[in-house]
Amino acid sequence: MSSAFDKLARPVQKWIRQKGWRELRDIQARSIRTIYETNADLIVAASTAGGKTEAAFLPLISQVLDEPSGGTGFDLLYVGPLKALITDQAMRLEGICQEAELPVVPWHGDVSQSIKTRALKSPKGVLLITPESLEALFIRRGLEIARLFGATRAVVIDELHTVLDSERGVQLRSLLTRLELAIKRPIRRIGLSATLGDMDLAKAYLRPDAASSVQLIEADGGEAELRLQLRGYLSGDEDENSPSATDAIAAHLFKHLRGSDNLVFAGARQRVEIYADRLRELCEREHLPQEFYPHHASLSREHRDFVERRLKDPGKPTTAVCTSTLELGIDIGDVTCVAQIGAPFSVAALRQRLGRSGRREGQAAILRQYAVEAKLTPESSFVDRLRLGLIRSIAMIDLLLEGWCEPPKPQALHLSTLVHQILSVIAQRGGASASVVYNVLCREGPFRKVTTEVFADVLRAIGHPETGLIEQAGSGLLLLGPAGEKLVEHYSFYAVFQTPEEFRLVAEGRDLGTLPIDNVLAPGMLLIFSGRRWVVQEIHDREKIIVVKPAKAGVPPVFGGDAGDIHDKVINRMFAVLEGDISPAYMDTVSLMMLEEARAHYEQLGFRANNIRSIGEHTSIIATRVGTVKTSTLALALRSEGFSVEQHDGFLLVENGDETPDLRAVLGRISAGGARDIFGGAGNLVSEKFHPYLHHELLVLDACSSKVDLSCLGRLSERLRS
DNA sequence: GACCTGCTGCGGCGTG
Repeated sequence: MSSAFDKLARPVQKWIRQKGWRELRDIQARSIRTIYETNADLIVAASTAGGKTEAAFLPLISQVLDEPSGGTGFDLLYVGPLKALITDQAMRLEGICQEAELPVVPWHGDVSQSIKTRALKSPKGVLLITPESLEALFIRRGLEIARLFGATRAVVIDELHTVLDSERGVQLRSLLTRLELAIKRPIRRIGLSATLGDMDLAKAYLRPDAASSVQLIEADGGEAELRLQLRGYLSGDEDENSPSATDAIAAHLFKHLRGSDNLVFAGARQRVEIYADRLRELCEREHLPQEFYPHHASLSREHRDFVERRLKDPGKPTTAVCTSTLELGIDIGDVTCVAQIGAPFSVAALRQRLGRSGRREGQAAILRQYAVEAKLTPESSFVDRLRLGLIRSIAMIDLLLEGWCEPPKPQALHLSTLVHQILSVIAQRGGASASVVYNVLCREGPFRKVTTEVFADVLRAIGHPETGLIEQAGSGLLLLGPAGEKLVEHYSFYAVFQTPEEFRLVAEGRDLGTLPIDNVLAPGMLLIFSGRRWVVQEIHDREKIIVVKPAKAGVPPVFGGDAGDIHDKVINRMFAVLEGDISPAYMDTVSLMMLEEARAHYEQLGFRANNIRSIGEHTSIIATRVGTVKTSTLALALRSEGFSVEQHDGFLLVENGDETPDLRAVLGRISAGGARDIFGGAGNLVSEKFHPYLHHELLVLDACSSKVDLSCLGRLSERLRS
């Protein structure tokens, strides 16, 4: 064994020998040296099952044993985004910690009260917790934070990429800052991740004040060989002799995936249900045992656990047809192939999904991409003619092969999460002055883009008597108002993200899962759910329960959803594909034919020379050549001028009424800085959990920092009209 | 034009 091994504490060495490891992995040896030789923060980047957890914990636990800190509280803190991940990781650490005689404390909503009570009484060892449960500790035990974490040497943040600039990520970074302030010293931060688009930004997220001193330990090369196929399917030309695109894809999946473990990412829960239903039927028709199962967040925990266990079981070939539920690091073992039906929304997600396949030595990762495009008729829209779904799939595969993926967006204000954290700081301290709250959250914490003016404006909004979240005591101290007390008291406060209300689906006394409330259902209606067919029997509005029983036929339910967000670079690459002449070797004859059609229509529409094409007296297409944020900013501006606008990848379909002025003239006015108030009219700016407490101007400010880019409007309009 | 994630304290009851 190496010199790194020699540094470890005896019990840890003993555990490694017991495991029968012949040597430490490279990232583990490097991480051990870095943790022993420096006090630096650290990012460990390696694929799933690359030994990241041990890379962090072998040296950390060794240090706890060899150099007792003397303080009180948990020695090490681990924060993970999923309860299932915490349970997995707690079991992994149990072995090492048993040898080291350190307690391992998993802590999330499903962990029993007795374990928590015991840990609070004598906090030590490794605490594994979700951001929400950590939040709850700050609110319920605000004054005990220093006692609970006084001895903490390091915090390990798992799946770092999932918390980079999400609402939850901002919340977590705020809590970590508040933790350091409570114990009056920094705690070493260690991020674990597989997919990071931009390491410098990731470092800045991990430690904003000292990004350059964050050490990076990346698993070198060793990426599995990638086998890739993109198949095209035409929908809308089915007759008695040819199957629908859905049936053809299901048949292809059935033929190639049966007999091994696979993941099929279908993109939407409704499509998951459709494909799982077709594949189940194929198994039944051939009298073969069932091995295709649906997996998405609306399905019951029981069913999801069953599918996950089957995937792990080497004796039972299993294919899960799923949404992004099976994207994160919960342990389901290695899969043979990853299939993607329809274009994904980000290269990062595609990469993360592909990371599930080809993990065993000498085995290639396999990606099967299915593109479904409409059969063209004389009435077909330009979206179908340009085959935008297929083109996006090609662009994303292209960028994946180059190793690129979307970086986080560091400029967002996150005002909804700021409201949450203001309430949390006040609750933790039982009251705080405005300047203390500002220092904690905006100077030390993650809300650095928030100026004192905006902060004061937020305080005024949530302190307004009609809102009543906070109020000011005579001493100037900020306290929770009546509405604030009520909000913070309820357990639903801890999560910073919004979730819709849902109905529970029950069959024969068993929970099948949930359906969003906007589904219109009535007794007698047929339903496909959880991979089977049902008929609705009763609907209980007050209890939010739908009772169903098995049926012979069914229709997939609608689940709702929101708009996607495609990066500039992806759109840019899509135009390069349309304007290029390369025929990638991984494409089949149908998809290549579609690509040729798309290119021919692109030439015909003349976008190579012109960005605006008139296709009728009242209708034009604009090729914006930029991503969702900039394209939707232009869409908002044009709508405020009276145009009706439809948005697609890098394109706008613009229609004007009789009264509307000339499109080019309007673009000219916008480029000269003459845009109207683009938020004046319609458009719902309330999209996050605490947005309802803010007023219009603050909501506009928040939107402009993340969803809309006003600064691009001038140049974009100028480029488009010339 | 989509997906995912999370949750405390306490009263009441049964059991050893």
